[in-house]
Amino acid sequence: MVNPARAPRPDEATEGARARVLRGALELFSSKGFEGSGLRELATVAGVNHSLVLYHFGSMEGVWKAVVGELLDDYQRRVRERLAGLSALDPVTRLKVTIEDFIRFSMEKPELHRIMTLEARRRTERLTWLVDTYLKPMFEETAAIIARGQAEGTIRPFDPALLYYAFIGLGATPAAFAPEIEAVTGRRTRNEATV
Amino acid sequence: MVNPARAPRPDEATEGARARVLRGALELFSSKGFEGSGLRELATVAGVNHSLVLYHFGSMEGVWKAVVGELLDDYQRRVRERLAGLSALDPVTRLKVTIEDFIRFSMEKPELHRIMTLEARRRTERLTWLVDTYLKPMFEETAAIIARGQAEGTIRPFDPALLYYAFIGLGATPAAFAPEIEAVTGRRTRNEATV
DNA sequence: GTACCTATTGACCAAACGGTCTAAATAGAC
DNA sequence: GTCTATTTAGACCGTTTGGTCAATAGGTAC
Repeated sequence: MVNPARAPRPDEATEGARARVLRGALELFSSKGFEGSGLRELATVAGVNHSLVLYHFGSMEGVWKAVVGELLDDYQRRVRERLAGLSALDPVTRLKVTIEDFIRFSMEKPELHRIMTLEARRRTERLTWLVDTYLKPMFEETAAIIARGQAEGTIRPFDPALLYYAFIGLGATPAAFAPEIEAVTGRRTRNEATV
Repeated sequence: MVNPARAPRPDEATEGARARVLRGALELFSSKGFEGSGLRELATVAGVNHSLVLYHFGSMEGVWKAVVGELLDDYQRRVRERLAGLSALDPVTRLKVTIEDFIRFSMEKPELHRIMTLEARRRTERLTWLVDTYLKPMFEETAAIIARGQAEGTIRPFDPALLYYAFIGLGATPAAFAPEIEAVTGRRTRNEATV
């Protein structure tokens, strides 16, 4: 009754409400997980009425999918653009580039990896959605490169699935723990060196 | 009305209800975190009425503290016993033994490490309890060994806190990811080799 | 037998949850 | 001026949450 509604909030008006919700959700989901994050809590950290969250995203699941989806869309677009320019090259180089991009992205957005490790522990509808719409396609593209290299004899004959898993584990884990490692050593290691 | 209460449950009677709750809680907490685990859900997986959980542990927080407390008590007792028999030896050996025990314990109880990484993301009452009653004392004992070795010149002059953190990260992370790594490689590496 | 203690239960409670819905206000597009 | 999209406010709902409580059953001690 004191403060009537107004469309463009006077304070923090620079960033759209929708974007603020996404930003808050990334922070919340990566630190407390999906179940630990409340709708009204998210609304509060985004400086927004709880109804507005539902208005933009329909449900908490909608928010989650929007957060994860936006990041993964970004990553997918990046990898595909990069590989498109390299389509003529040999599978080994293409695989190296893929791995390098993956590591670089993991270091840029450590929250994504945290969310996914948080989510991977249980088979939820969210997980199957993640797998079906993102992980499986991404895996298949990479597996195809590996298979081509193996047919040529330039990549060692391992199960592509295991290889894929191996470099996800090896590549992303250090990135996820970067804050801790960074606190211990001087600075973060350049990703070129890591590759 | 059909099945009246009885003190020693006829089925699964071998294990006490309290122990069954602790076992279920370790599993739940390590996979879903504290906030993700419901009181009634825990009661169900333990095959017990939800009120009984409260009877034995007072609250969900009580369950959590009992779970991690039991494991850490175990670990502390073990380390202290081992070091007591080695009190005459030099700091370097004592530090090596401490690290070795830590790694061995991390591999035996990967759930503990998972619970702690899950918990470390936010400053809760639970976290400060953990730090004050377990982590800080344990750290100080180890830091004392390091400081002694540094005074003798047998351990390089690093900040003991950073060194401590470093071998926690390096020692426990592989153990926590053991299931995944194990799935990729043939078998788990012997901890002797890791040391 | 009865008193007592521990283990166990189911009914109950207030609060919080995600979600629906309506009313109203604002800004911009046409 | 009207229309539409965005935003706030808040009442409301059914469900689930952690937690309390009185009752009771079983075993033990006397």
